[in-house]
Amino acid sequence: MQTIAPELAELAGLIADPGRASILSRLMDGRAQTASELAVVAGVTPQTASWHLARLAERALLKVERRGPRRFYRLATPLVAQMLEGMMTVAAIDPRPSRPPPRIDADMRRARTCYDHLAGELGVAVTDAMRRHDHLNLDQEGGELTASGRAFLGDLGIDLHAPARSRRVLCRPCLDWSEQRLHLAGRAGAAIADLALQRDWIRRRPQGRSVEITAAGLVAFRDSFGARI
Amino acid sequence: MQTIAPELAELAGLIADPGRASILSRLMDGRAQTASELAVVAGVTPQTASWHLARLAERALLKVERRGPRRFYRLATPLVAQMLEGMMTVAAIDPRPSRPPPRIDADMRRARTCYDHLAGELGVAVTDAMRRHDHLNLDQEGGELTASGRAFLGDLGIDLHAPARSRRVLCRPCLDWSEQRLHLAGRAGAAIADLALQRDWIRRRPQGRSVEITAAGLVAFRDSFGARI
DNA sequence: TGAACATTTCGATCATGATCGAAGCGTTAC
DNA sequence: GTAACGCTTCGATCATGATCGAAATGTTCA
Repeated sequence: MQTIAPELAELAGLIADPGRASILSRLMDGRAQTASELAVVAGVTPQTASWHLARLAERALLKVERRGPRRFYRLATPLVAQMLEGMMTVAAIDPRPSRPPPRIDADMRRARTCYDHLAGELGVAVTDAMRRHDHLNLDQEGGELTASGRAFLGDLGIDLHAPARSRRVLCRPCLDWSEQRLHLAGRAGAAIADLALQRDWIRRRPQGRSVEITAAGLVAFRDSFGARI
Repeated sequence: MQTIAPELAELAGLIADPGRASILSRLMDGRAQTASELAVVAGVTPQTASWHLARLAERALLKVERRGPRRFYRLATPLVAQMLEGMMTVAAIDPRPSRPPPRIDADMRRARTCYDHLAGELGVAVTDAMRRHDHLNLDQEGGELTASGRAFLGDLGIDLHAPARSRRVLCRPCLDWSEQRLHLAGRAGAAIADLALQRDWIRRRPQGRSVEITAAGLVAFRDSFGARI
């Protein structure tokens, strides 16, 4: 009579440690970081971080690449990222009256990457603007670009053709944990984030996974997307 | 510099206890159960179960209704169910060569409810059949019934009109943790499960959330849906 | 009203897992 | 070849959380 409950508990146990949760959350920006960087993130010694990382890698939540003496760790799969996002969405809801809601870092709320696409107020604003302009249909059920949306993104220089054999969906609804509303994920969402980085509309910060919206970005998101941020 | 990581860890910690994981997994069938029933599920004394349930209810993972001396607990929201499903999907993947893959109970694998819709081989077979007959488009991106699909389900006696003010999506892709493939969720998926229960095609078991496919069900799924199970 | 049943609360106990110091291993540059 | 850096492994320690016995509370029925 084997159910999935023991495996569920084990998986949750891996995430339940605050140090490991910090690591996983940090790596939600899709980047890889070294073991010693992640030790700082987790607030523990390198040896403790090493032990945590080994457990996460063993269980295929993280994957590791070695470059010289350095180990770079990143989230193993988009499925893991999606799972974590789902947990964060529930985690951000705290109905206990005796506790204030989690005070979310303002930078994280304003703009961050969620694995490979935009999230926070920025992600939601861009998504909403595209919907308002009938470039995008997106709801909990799913999402699709309209013809005008394809043209719009094409004009921005985004190539929407799927890489060969890609099973990656073009538009996926992703429930934003800080806004508790949908933002655009999938290939289209990732392409927009890539573009924004290339155009220097947003900049990654050296620490954390919030991103900075540049002055040029504010203009571009307003003028090109019609997004008020 | 507050991130969501502490809340994520706390939430995961609630799920990480094997007894609590068993409770949550059991309640994934959408039904409510009493505290003493859930104590048996968790394999602990009633007082320990009471303490676990209080913690889950406090954190709004479960909600409780009192009827006389009995307390009935159920999953608090579909969002919680969705989160758990996402975790189960990752939990069912164990890449460690030193460990056999989780041996999933055969009844659970064959047919079970995933909150309010069909899952396991049955759920996937019904979904695949509907896709084969062009009644349903469903992929990771999302899903929709075709015109023939609407007619098909209408002929079966399913009313697809949304209840007033329902924000419930009609078709949602749900990645089945035992099959690692998509089955149909959303209002349509739930309606099919309801119908199957009403028609006695499937029967809930007194223990657990696997469902039994009746002989009539086998015929109906084959003849009406074209699903081989 | 008392008994039976369901459930909750409290406190002491114990097991588990995270921690860091110490030591060792691997890589690279000089 | 050696030193510096990055990372891992091991063992002892300690804090935390799950556990159950005991007791109490709430509901229903005869």
